[in-house]
Amino acid sequence: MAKKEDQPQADSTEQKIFDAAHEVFLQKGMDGAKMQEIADLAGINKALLHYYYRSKEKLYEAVARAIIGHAAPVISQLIESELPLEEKIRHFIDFYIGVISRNPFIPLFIISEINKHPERFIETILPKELPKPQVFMRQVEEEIAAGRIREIHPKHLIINIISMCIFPFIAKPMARFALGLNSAEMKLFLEERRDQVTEFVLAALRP
Amino acid sequence: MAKKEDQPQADSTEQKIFDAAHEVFLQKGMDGAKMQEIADLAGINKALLHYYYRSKEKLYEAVARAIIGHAAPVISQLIESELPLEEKIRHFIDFYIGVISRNPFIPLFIISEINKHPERFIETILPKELPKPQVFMRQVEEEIAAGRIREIHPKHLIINIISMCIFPFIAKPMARFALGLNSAEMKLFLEERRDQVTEFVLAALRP
DNA sequence: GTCTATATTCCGATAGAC
DNA sequence: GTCTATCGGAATATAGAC
Repeated sequence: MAKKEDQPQADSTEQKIFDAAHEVFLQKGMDGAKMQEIADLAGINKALLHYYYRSKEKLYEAVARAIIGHAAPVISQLIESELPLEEKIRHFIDFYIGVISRNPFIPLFIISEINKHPERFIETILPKELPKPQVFMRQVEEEIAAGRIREIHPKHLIINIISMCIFPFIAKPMARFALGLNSAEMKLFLEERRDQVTEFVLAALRP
Repeated sequence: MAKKEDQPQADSTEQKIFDAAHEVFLQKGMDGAKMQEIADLAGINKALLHYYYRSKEKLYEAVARAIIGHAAPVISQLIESELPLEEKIRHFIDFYIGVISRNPFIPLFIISEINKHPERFIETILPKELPKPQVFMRQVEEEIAAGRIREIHPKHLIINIISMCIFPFIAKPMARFALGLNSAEMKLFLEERRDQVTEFVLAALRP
């Protein structure tokens, strides 16, 4: 912890800029974000953005790195923790849906920005450390061998869980269309997801 | 079928423009797409874009309407057809994953463009016709009553299926990160999805 | 460090010749 | 219908005063 994670001093101008940029980039992406809007939101002048961060590109990189750096451990958690399998799954779904319903823009930002600028992400933003799926793999195989769960490929199980947790939140308008729900009904529907996904996954795992 | 769906004559200049715009908008979205790039891809001059479609906005609307108009029936299909439930689910997953693996950009385009410009979509692009989930709802309830499947909310079932079909394809880089796969391994993984999702859903429905 | 003013680049759109 | 040339505005970036 020698360095403070690239993150500037609290309440400083640099911090205000960073926070404003975070909000704007998160919702509009690199192409949709405008330096003027970031400056306005930060309550400072456009020129100051360039004083602290040399260019839009650099500012974007700082924000994107922070967003990814914050999200990556959340994914690794499912895969690396040492809890018993069922407990791990219950805990993960609960925690994960909580995080996403509070920060619905983050997964969509990551997905669509990587798609639009793959080079940038691969070269400068993505973390070099990958999660280590070995623990989870072994756990699933043990449970299968013991006859406590149905046979299943662990990797598909991981992706199934993550899909059902994230997708409805990022595709809210699409889901509303598919289900014919109004705004209030959709809100309710999303609140039911914790229990429904947990039930669904555990049911699919029964031997 | 009085009108030809707004679609111009095959091989005409207008068609070449439309196709090029389709490709560029699909991958880069409204903000990321540039008229110059579309013109280059179509092999014509920038001015011609404005001759046929008065503005970038209008060109975008034509493309977005076509993309959505093509996608909406695909979703409705799961919900409205009259096949027996299990067969319907098997068929849908198979068909749906096929469509998405051939057109991986479409769901992401729809999701992220709606998020960035909700007004535009709600007012001018989204179809007024919603799918009618009644058939599917009744079917699920009948199967539950007959004891042939476990109790489940039909709406969550629909969304679970759609989530597991779409998400891995649009979040490919994220999934690669989570699973620690290289490009070839990821390709293989996605090919396994058809069977894996079908198995998973049917397992979750066992009484 | 912060501001105003200005330079520079890019991009959507139009004018006008052919 | 198609092109070249150009306009006009917007957005990023810099210069320079305070």
